[in-house]
Amino acid sequence: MFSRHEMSARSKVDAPPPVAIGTANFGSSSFTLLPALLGTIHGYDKGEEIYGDDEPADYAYEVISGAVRTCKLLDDGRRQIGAFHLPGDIFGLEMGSVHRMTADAVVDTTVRLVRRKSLEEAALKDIGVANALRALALRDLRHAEDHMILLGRKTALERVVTFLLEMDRRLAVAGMFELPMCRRDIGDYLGLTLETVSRVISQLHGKGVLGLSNARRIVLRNRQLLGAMAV
Amino acid sequence: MFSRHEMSARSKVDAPPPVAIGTANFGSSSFTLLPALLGTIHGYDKGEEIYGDDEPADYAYEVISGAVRTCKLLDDGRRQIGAFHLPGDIFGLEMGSVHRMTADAVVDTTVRLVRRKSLEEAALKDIGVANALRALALRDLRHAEDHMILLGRKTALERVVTFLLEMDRRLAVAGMFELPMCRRDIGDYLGLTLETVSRVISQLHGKGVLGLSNARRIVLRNRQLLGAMAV
DNA sequence: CGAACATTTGATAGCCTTCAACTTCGGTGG
DNA sequence: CCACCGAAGTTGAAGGCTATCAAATGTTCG
Repeated sequence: MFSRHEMSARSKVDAPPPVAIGTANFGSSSFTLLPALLGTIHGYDKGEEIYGDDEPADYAYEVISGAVRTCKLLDDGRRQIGAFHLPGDIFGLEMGSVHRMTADAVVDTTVRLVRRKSLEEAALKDIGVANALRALALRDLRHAEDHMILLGRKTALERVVTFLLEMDRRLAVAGMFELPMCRRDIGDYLGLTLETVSRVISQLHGKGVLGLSNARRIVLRNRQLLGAMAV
Repeated sequence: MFSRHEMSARSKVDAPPPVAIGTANFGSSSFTLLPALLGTIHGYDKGEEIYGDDEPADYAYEVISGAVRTCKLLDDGRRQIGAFHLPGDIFGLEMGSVHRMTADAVVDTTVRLVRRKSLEEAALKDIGVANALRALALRDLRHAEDHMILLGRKTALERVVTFLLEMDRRLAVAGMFELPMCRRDIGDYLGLTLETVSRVISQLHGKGVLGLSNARRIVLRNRQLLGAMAV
């Protein structure tokens, strides 16, 4: 299931040990989300679908290693990636009984599954669980709100820079990070084509604000300037 | 505070009586959100700010009459409207202690305020409140996810049609509705300019799929066709 | 009635997409 | 170990969709 290359990629993003499912921040206090609900470990190959649009939402997922994209698709194939889920992130929680996005593995990925029914039952008995689940929903909502202004109002340059700063914040180790996703995924996340993403990254590389040891391995050389470019 | 024109506009959207703050759907069951927490009524003039970005999030709001837009702004004035809130909608609930968007009245608007502290205290004691708040967050998240694919991947025509169908669903009375917001607001909601919005609406009107008794008062003449156009 | 705002419509420009070719990289097999 | 192959990435040229700039018309309200 795991090639040597993917293993080495995963060991990078694993560096900060995954947050245990069961903790979530809400305001200033912290709740125990899933005491004793450890869930099942499962692996997915690169590109494999974890769940599809309109499928029953029977599980929630915590990324242990790897990366997951959640997307919406239009009939003609246009795709919008709503979020990338990295180790420690929880995804798949829904309001209704079916998933409203598809989720698939960006690279070989290990997740922990928790039965939705268990979660809902816990949320009806344990107020800490209910509020922790609320915090997770609010965190996703906050991300979506930030992403809407990117998609609606930012230029290609601003989008890419915003993306690079997000990835830097989320997976940089020793000031460097390795992207698990390809240019097409980045484009579908940012509402751009893969070519435009490539051009902007090349342009940033040419200006020296960006170091590239290869297309996926990036070091930001001037975060302050990049922060200003992200608007 | 209320002009005659705005009053008549409000009486239109009021037609379905506002849902009492205190009810929210989650899955198949319904919870009492705020038993005995009635809140304070307050009015805002058209264009008036209800709260600003980074201001303390001391209240949550239910729209009683009128309409509210919640927006994010970039430094150079670019604006993205994340949502329009119509009678019965609840907005202003945040994860942290400050608001992360601005909210202002699209037209003269009446809201019910509930102290955030009361809500959080209730959420720590009453599991129904906690889960109802979660349902509200998940509903907003679902809307944001739907809106992301619109902003990232739909054409101008598809965006406007999607918007018209959303407004038809939310405020049509007798197959007709009156928009509370101007073309610029629609543009800032759809990631377009006001001119593009105007052009697309004119085009739809010219084709006869749309009736316009005036610029704001619209009747959809072929919802099936429009649904196909929205992708 | 007049001023301010809102909407429509036209002409032009520009950003990003599309289409295409080429290059690079990683993995496999001889 | 190296050549080959496909996937991923880069780069160029042309075109299209939407933005921008501009002006006219319509609407509201003091």
